[in-house]
Parts: sequence; structure tokens; C-alpha cells
Amino acid sequence: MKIASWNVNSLNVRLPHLEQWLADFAPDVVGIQETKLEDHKFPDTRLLELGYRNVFAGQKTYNGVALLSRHPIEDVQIGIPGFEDEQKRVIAGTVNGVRIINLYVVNGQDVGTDKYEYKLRWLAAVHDWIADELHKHPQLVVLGDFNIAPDERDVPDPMVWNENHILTSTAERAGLRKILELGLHDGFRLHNDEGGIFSWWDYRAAGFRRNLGLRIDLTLVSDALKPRAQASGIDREPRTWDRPSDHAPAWVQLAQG
DNA sequence: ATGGTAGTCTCACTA
Repeated sequence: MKIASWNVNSLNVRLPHLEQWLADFAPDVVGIQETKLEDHKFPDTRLLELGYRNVFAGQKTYNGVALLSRHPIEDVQIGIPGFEDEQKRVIAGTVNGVRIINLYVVNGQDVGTDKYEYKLRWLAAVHDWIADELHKHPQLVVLGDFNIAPDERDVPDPMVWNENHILTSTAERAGLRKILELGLHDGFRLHNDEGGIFSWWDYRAAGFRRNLGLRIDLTLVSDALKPRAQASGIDREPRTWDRPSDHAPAWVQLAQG
């Protein structure tokens, strides 16, 4: 089962790319972030025509998440239970017995801002919820745009992307580490050791051409699923297309359970 | 330290 995460940065603009990529890559499940679409504008019938069941939680202009699947999606959850949040950043469902949590983690703007404080509170809340989910569903994948680069291999220059910088700060990485310590593994790092493999490149300053990016889109697999994780990677191809998203899809493949 | 680009019921905000 191929499971992927892709921040499309407006599904309205990127639907042709998504359609092309679904045809090329044939994922079983995709977690989408930054749809930027209200629910009544979500292209649900078009995606069904392409063979993808879908569930979604959106809003105007910002945020918005969805799950697409070739197989039935059960027990759908929108948002973090008990955490009041107007921003649509979380959707979860169960596919073929695997619980899949799709996250659009808060960006945080800059260290020390209100948005940064919101990011840290949000990470603490999602941590506590994932702990509960892991007890109910040992076979768990947590994927999404984490807006955190796990370590120095995941940035072009650790002197710039340091412990005081947004997306790499000590508190953000500690928040991610606490989530991993619940019993999750960075799927990409199960099969790839090298640095300089990124999933996001800033539109500005020719980031993609110069490979000045970050690896912030992650697919985490639980202890119970780790033996089934047989391959993983980042598909740079859609980032080369005309008018691309600034993110590329990150994926992990599970052997039949 | 700044600025660069892209998306959105924009002339500002988020990323």
C-alpha cells in the first residue's frame, strides 16, 4: 500500500497536477494539505471518477486538509478532539486496517511570535491525541506537512537553519521528538541516510533550481507497522512541472499486512 | 538582515 503526503498549496490551482500525479504514481492513500477550499468547492465527484474516495475539511483562503483513498475510508475524525481550533489542519481515517492521521502543522512564522506559541501548543495537543490513537490503533501512520525539519541532514545549511530559526528551533524539534518517542519512526529515514533530500523549496530566490529546500513533509510509521515499511521517498517530479506547488509528495510503501 | 514568489473574495496576509 503506497501512502503519500502532499501539500498542494491550493487544490483549485493544483487539481490538474494532482490528477496527473495520481495517474503517474498510483498511490493507495494521499493526505493533502493546504487545499484552501471550502467544503462545497471540494472536487469530490472528479476525484471519485478517478477512483479516489475522499474526505475533507476546508475553509476559505487558508489551510484545509483531505484524505484520498482507492479503498474505503472508515472512522473519519476532523480536528484534534478537545482542542478548539478554527483552522482546518487535521483529518484522520482508517484504510485497510491502518489508521492514517493527516496533519498540516502550524508554520509558526518566526520564533517568539504569537504564531510560534500557537505552533508549540498545537504540537503538544496533537502529541496527546496521537498517544490515544496509538493505543486504539497500533497500526498507525502520521503524515503531513510538519513544518519542522528533523535534523541537520534535512536543511541545506545548519548554520542558517539553527536552533533559533523557525522550522528548526529547539522547541519545535523537541515537539517532533516527543511525538516520535510515542513509538513512531520517520519513514524516509528507514531507507535513506543521506542529507540534501528535500520536500519543499521556497518559490523565492530560485530555491528549487539551487536545491535550497527543507525536508518538512514526513510520513511516520508506528512500531507495529515498521516491519511492513518496505520503501519510502520523495517524488520531486511534480515540483518540475509548470506552476508547481512549493512542496513535493513524500511517500512510504507498506507491504501487505 | 533582506528580499525574493505564489495564492487568496488583497491593496494585506500567509507561507
